[in-house]
Amino acid sequence: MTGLTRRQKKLLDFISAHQERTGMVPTLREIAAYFGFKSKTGAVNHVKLLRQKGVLESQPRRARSLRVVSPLERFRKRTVDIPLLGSIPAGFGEDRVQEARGCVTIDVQSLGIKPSPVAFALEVKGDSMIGKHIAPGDLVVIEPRAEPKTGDVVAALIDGDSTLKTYMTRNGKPYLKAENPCYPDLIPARELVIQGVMVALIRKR
Amino acid sequence: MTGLTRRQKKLLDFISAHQERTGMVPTLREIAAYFGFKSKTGAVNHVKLLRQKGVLESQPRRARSLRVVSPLERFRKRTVDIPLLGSIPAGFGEDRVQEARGCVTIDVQSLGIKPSPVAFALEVKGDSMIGKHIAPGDLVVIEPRAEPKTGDVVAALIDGDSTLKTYMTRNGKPYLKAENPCYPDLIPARELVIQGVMVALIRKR
DNA sequence: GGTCATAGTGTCCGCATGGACACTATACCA
DNA sequence: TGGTATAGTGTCCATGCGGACACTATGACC
Repeated sequence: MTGLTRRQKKLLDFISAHQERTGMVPTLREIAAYFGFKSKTGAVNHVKLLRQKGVLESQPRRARSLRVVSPLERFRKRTVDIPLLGSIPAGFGEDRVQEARGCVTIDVQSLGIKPSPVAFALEVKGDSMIGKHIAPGDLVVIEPRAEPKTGDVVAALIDGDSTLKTYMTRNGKPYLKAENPCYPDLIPARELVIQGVMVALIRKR
Repeated sequence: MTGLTRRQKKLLDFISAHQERTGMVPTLREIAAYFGFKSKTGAVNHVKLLRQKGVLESQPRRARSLRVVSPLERFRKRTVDIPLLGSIPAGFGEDRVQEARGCVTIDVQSLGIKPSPVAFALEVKGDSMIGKHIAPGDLVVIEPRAEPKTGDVVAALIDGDSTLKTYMTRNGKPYLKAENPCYPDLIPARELVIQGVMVALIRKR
């Protein structure tokens, strides 16, 4: 990986950056133009070398077929975009994406599951789930299309607000409970709307 | 978003899938070939419609310039690939990527920072940091190029193994401590190698 | 001084690719 | 019954694009 000259590294960086920015890999001419080459062949030679060194791949005679090969390549999984919602309105429309406040992009491997298109993320407020080590400020990913099982953490609509609770059954009846001794109440689950099951959590810092 | 016919949705899915798989968007002819169209124009028309409906974008006369526009588009940030290491060897080489066990892909927004190229992820073992709500099985992202500050969680090499501790100072001297009453020891920080500062945490399920 | 790898210029070719146009078929809807 | 939107075939064109070839220049190494 360190067998690259400075120039070659610049080229690789440009290709990556261009892909991030525009969603497509640059053509040889675009590369040449960026570096001020008066001839395309400069770029061609660089790409040839980078391909020999194994950090680039391409398919012959196909437009924009370059691919940056990273050592992590073989581990990479599909990524998904999950809307980060500020709050969940009572209505259960499909199109809550409109009200997104942000977007969480993560690979399905780290997420643990492939979420359905209606999955969403929430920021945790309050410490009612601290007993399950879910802290204020954490992002939780909620999957509505999952049947809650005993012990699962679920998001429920309580007093018009989304709240996290643990799902459990007692005497065959479902209840929700907070994971904090300060809130010992058990809430009968059928009195409210369960919005989904927590499938993952992301905490920064 | 629901103004799409089944056929159009299939097309959009194929474009996304092709991009995921090969890293590049399909050409019009590749689309036509996939769906068994005998003429390219079928694909052309579909793409035209999808563009009118705002779910596709493209630049005129440029190869493979299609882009799937999602409602989350405006929120999407750059993503980074972070190697998931099984264990961290004592040696502090730059090239630990080789020993990666997996790869965590996540957007920098959710991660909180843009990690340096030497950042890595670890799976938490044991409950020594449970007081900070870091549980066994969690993935933590470690940034070596960050100066630990008081209260930060750091990864330190203790007895040849990577362990999470809280960084703190007492009488001007740095110490590490576990966040679990069962492990009350304070360890003088200068006796060991601090591998980096925890910047994020990911928990599945 | 000779050899080799990197780094470029300039030019040509062939095909892959996007795009337009004319025409057909099948629904659905008022 | 006719109009409109979707879905598709067949053909032609201009050009974007990858690739090869010949040639030059500049270092580093021995």
